[in-house]
Amino acid sequence: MATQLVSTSTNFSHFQPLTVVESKTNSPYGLPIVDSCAACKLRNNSFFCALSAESLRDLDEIKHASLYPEGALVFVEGQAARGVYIVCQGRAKLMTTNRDGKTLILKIAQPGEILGLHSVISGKAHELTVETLQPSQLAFISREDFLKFLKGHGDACLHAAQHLSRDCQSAYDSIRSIGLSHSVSEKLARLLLHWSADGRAADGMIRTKLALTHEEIAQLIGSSRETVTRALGEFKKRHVAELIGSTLLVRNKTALEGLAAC
Amino acid sequence: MATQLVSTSTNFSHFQPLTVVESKTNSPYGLPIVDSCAACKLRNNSFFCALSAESLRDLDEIKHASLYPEGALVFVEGQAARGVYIVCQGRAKLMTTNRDGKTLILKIAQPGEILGLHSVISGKAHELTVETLQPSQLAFISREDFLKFLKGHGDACLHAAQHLSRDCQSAYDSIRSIGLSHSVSEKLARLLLHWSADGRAADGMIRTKLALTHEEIAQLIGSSRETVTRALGEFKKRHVAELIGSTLLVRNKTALEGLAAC
DNA sequence: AAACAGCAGTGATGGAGATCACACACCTCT
DNA sequence: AGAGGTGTGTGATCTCCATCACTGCTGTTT
Repeated sequence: MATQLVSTSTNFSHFQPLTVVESKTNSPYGLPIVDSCAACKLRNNSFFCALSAESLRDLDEIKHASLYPEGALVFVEGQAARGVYIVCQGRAKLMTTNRDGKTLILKIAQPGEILGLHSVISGKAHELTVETLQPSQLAFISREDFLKFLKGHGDACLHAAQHLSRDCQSAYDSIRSIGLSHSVSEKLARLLLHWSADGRAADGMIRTKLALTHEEIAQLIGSSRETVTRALGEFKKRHVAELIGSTLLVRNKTALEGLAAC
Repeated sequence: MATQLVSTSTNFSHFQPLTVVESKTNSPYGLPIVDSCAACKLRNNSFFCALSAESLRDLDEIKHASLYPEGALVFVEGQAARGVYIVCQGRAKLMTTNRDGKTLILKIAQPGEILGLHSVISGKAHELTVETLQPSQLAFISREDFLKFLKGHGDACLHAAQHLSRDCQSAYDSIRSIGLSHSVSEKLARLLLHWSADGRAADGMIRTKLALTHEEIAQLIGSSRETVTRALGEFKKRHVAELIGSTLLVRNKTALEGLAAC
């Protein structure tokens, strides 16, 4: 299996990341490189990381790890699906774009998730654009190899189905959030609650790390940047929640829940 | 395999349909009853209908056909997933509801589609409510039987994954439509175009059968009944499209596309 | 027939939020 | 230091659409 370093790609510069440097020992972008799933220290039991030892070994055979800088486009809406990408480290945003440039972020992919699974399985073009939010390591598996792998490994196929069902659920959540709420504050409150779910609590307050701009938050809830700024200002004034640098601080969770429900 | 006739359930009357009458020869609700997938005249090559002969035979063993009247609730949001339902005949709307009663229709399920697949595979409660739009025949398969079936039949598992990926795609379409359009006319135009895709064309116009109220259309695009009425009135005045009884008549497809794009 | 329910058409009104237009704070370059 | 870029804070408008409040129009029930 090869570990590749993908060249820096600023927005929209090029779609197919190309191999630039072979690197097994160095650590560009400050990331530890992981070559083998079986030996991976970062393995969590989410999704594909939790396969049988045998399947994991076979998976190692067909995957190729690549490193991406922040802001790299992994694949783009409308592009034919060459294969799937497993997020080993880092985070990436899945988004879709309008003709007049308005974009909507559907989800922030975390380590362990697969990107491009639906397109590869359905055989259609990508419906989403994926852009890294941090320097990230992704493992690429070509469409043919992956489909062959699924056919040969029943457990992996079920895992894939489970992963897809999760994707469906999160998509339905988005639809409910975007389509069924009256105000922007409501959607924003729901989003902050969702994030604070995996944060650390301390003396009644919850802290969560997240590095997103107001613009990106707006794209997550289908609103405008200014409105998000105003709503966050309101939350801060009322001592409900606050964004300090890149950490979210929830001061009053129940009040936030009240705002999310109404 | 048993064919059951489910009692009439008006909205919200009861959640778990109960067996009322055994009927193999009669045809309640004016539906022809189909007992065996292998002998089914209505079989199309979508999704689960297109399985290998062997899988289809085994599927016949574990499924139970039921008849539902119009407006029957097949399952409800929040309910534990007992199993999946394959739509043999009829149509059903998949919807999600707000706390204050506002509902959003995500999709109209057609024959050949499976309902409740994600919930059964992920093991979580149903995220959607399903209500029949017409007298319908659904084939029920319990969760345990279905999961056992998937594990034993690789082709079926891949089919399930494909079905899920389709669901994802349609969910993403909904998100894009709801979240990224500026006006209601735009969303409505897109919806009408989508419907007219499987309609019959004749002297420049396209006719499609669909029996939905303005209210339901509003719930499909996340708008209000009055606004839909007004937008449709505008389309009619401009000779773009028209709703006559239960048929959609698209007079000027290019104009409609223009409205959908802008 | 009368009474009723469900649906469609229409006007008036209010408000939430998109949009435009700034000012300001903070980076990183040269 | 200055210049440029990126992200944030705020005010002023303006428009679209949800909502309310009717009037009809069907078909069904009694």
